[in-house]
Amino acid sequence: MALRFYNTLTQQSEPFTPLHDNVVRMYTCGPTVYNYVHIGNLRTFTFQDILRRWLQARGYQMEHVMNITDIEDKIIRHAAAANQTIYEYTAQYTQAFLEDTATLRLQRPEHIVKATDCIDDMVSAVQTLEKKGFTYVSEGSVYYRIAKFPEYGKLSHNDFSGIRAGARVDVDEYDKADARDFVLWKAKKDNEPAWQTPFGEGRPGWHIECSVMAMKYLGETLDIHTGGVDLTFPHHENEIAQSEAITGKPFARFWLHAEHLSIDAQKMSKSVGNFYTLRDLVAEGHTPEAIRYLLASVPYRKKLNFTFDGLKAASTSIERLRNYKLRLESAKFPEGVNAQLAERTDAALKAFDEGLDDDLNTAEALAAVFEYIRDTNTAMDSGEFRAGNVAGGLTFLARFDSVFDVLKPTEKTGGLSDADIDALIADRAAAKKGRDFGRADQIRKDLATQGVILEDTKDGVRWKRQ
RNA sequence: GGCGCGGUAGCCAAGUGGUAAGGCAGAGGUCUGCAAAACCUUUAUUCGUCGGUUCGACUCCGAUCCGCGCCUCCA
Repeated sequence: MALRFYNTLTQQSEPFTPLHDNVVRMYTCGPTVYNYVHIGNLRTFTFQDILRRWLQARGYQMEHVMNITDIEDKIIRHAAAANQTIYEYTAQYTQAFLEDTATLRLQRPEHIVKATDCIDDMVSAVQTLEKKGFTYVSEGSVYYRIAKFPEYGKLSHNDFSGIRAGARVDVDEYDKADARDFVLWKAKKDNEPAWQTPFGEGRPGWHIECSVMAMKYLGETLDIHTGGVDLTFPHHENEIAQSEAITGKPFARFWLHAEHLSIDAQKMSKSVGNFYTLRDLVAEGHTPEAIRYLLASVPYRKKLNFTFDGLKAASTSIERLRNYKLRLESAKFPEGVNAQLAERTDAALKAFDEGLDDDLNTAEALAAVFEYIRDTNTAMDSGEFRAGNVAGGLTFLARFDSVFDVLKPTEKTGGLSDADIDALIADRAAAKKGRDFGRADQIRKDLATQGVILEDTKDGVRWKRQ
């Protein structure tokens, strides 16, 4: 079966091919930079990383845009409290976001765009909507009239036909014509940051930035639009309403939504004290690879229950994978090729590919990897694994790691150099030869305390950093 | 109330009409100077519950219980 994704729009799994050539035009709702991103945000961003890596593995080129929301209520509030401009305030968290995603080995989208860099484009978009009669003004703010867009609700599968156009509904302080109408342009209040525009001083509503940036860089119809499930309504619904009102064309062909992450089966919240950022976890000694593995190993449409037991299990699984790779690279195997084993390797690789082709079923892909590892480890023990089978194994691991990217340990600063380690290993070998096991064990122990693990194999000593 | 997701071994989790993948943890064993790594065996007569369809259901249908998300800019 070919590559296919579950499309929120149609509520079905559909075969995927890009609209134009070999290029996938994809848009991702990025962070609002008022704080460090938390592990739940990163679940969604990790899903997007797996998605783009798999599309590339399948031969597509990415044209991927992610926005940075750097003008918004919370930002304004926090910046004011910190006595900073919104630019100063958001710069630090934008930087932190880029660092965190790099730590988690997330590929950078081709375009990362700040909302405040696209104000003019947003103003034009609102003007276009105005011209087409989709807007009205209330208390200086410009609103989108959803009654003008009959398809409203098609993404979230909500039926809004019961809401009568023109019915007067008072919601909070805003005087909207219809409860579902949303703001395109907010009139300036107090000392809020604002831009001078034909509709007066103000700032953009949240939804317009995504419509504008997506179309600016990717054209009127995107191949894929992604985000967390909570964005389905109203954010993505509103993006569709805006974009399709402007162009008259479908905004995005595929909508992919990542399910949420919970902590110990509870919603993450600061008051419960189970609110984790990547920085928190790394500071506690958890590796970025283990976190990445855990976030990636549960298929993206399934709720992910984050636990420290799970994180430990992820770490152990990575160890097993690395040990296997080390064995493949360092052990000596008899000459020749085991053709049957080579065939099974191909079959495992195929199963891996098919797992990911099936709406990024990472659990199935991983199962294929581990089945292959057990199979070939057994063959190595019995001598059936030949030198000619090494390349196939390495190819499979490379394929796996091009998507999961967990095999290479994160560099730790300081510590022993490779030469130091080799010298100590030589000392230990000499001690062992003289049957001085006490000294040999001591060296191994000392190295272990510095994070270097020695393993004696029949082909000699091998070592790895923890 | 509306829309959506889910309940599979101690934990995570795949499967979605033909008789329960995989990972972690646990138990026993092989190998080893010791350790590590690796391998083998073992851990769900059963897939929330109750009915129904079928030669056959975790998988389809109906009902029901439970958990969760969205429905005011939360990924």
